[in-house]
Amino acid sequence: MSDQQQQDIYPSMTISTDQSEQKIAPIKLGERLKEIRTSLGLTLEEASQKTGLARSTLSKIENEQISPTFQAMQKLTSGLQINIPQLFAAPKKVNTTGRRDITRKDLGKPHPTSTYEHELLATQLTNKKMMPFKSLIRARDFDAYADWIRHDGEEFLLVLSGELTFYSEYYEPVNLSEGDSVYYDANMGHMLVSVSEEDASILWVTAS
Amino acid sequence: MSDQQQQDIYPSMTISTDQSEQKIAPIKLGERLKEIRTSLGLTLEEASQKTGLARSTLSKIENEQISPTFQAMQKLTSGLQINIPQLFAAPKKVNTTGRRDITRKDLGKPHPTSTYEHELLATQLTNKKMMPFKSLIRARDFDAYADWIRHDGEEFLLVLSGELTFYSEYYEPVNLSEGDSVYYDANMGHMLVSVSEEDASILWVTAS
DNA sequence: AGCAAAAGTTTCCAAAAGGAAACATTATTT
DNA sequence: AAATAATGTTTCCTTTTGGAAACTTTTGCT
Repeated sequence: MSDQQQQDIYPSMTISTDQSEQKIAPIKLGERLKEIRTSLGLTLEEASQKTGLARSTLSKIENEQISPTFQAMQKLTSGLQINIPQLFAAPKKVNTTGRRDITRKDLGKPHPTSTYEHELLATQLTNKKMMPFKSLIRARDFDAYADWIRHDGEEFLLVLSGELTFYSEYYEPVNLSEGDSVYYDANMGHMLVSVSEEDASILWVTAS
Repeated sequence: MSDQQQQDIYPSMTISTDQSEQKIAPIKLGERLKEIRTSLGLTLEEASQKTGLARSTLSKIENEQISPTFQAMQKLTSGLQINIPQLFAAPKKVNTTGRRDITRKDLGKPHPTSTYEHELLATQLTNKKMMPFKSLIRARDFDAYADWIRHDGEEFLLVLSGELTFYSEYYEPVNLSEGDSVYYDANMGHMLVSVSEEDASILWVTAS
């Protein structure tokens, strides 16, 4: 079924072999590095000591005579306290039956009364590795302060809308806005509070 | 030589600076790369063609036998449409009780020209059960995924914006709008195409 | 200006990366 | 189950990187 149907369904698709030949946007790493070093007021010798790379090597990198290895770049970024954005601003197959579960937006009605409203997604499948939820967190409801939430596994969450504060056991609270995400061990105490005037909406996925 | 060498590629090292001693957490670049490649449904051969790096080289990088040069990494990131900051972001905590990783919206600038832009989320943690990505799929671009993507594990995806068609091996194509989500076995052939005038944005999480 | 010290570049060589092809392993087909 | 295809790894060899030291240029001082 699959092969023939595939042809029928997508007759217009073609493989673009040309894509692999596309030009790489050249990052002038050396130039950038030199700017950073000099603006930090460092000489090559000083930079050498901080990074553990030889003076000569640094010189060659800055003058684009060599392309540093990943190892070298790690020494560079950690030694000079550069964060990467600053520097670059500019298993196989088991053929069983396939499973698929689509959840339409707002298809399942959440409970109306609680602080949290959890909508379990992908309800038709069982024995999944992950459990996806979409939740609504009511604005300024501080009942959530009650106690840490703690359970097995790991959790990923992304803020779909609103403004939240994410509290966790071993860290300072952080504010999360739309588009921000967190990944954490769920056996670390954690808690979410909406801090803005509006309710917040999040997507979260657990795996254990 | 080889066995010992493999151990020594990314040593945990200590560098003395003026202020204090600083511990560098080694990045499992190879592991991360392999996850990305397989998540994209690519073989080494395909990745080789997209990046211009030899199959053997890719294998060695993935198995941490070599430390790629910056040049090689540029080929990697541009060929696979990964953005560099995500790839370089160093894990800060290794093997502690509670782990947490926050990714701010649009932290790293993606490549501007490509059909797909894959932003790896939660880059600071290693050994995660899940791999979260945020991706942009350009409108009406039918070239890139011309064949089924198939890899181990399960996948959950949610449409953040735009209008997509989700093709999968044993089912009829379905249209997905903002807020819709799918959960599926990733070893079932699957493919995403943006069908509206605007680019689409999705969040997806894999687990194996 | 002339000298000395510091900063930066180049040379040479050992060590490591990158590629082609042989080899090994894993999937798929007959 | 054997044969074939594909995917992934290892070997061997060439090219390139990284470091020590020699060399050149710049800076600071008298």
